[in-house]
Amino acid sequence: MNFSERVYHETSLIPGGRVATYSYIARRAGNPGAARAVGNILNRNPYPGKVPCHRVVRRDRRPGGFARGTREKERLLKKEGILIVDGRVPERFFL
DNA sequence: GCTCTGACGATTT
DNA sequence: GAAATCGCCAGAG
Repeated sequence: MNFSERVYHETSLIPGGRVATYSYIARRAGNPGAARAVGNILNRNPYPGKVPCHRVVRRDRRPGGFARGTREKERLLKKEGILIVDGRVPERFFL
């Protein structure tokens, strides 16, 4: 299993209504410090529908980017009950 | 193997 | 506190 496959796997484990950070996924995938690479990998998400890549946010709790726009990402999160206060995801929603 | 890119992160202006 | 700067890492070409 290469790094990117582990990233998709770990991301798929995030429960609904919860979020994780890029660095957290990088660490779980066995490569702490590869947060930036994780973002690039999720961007090309080959498993639409299977991998909830919108549940991965930045360490500073800001939403971060999204292939189809930050607005859409926020919409998806809100639909799961994850509110965004002042452009940030509250601490209680983190894994 | 080198260079460039970018859904990141921490530090410094 | 926003913007610039630097270090980081996997993919693509």
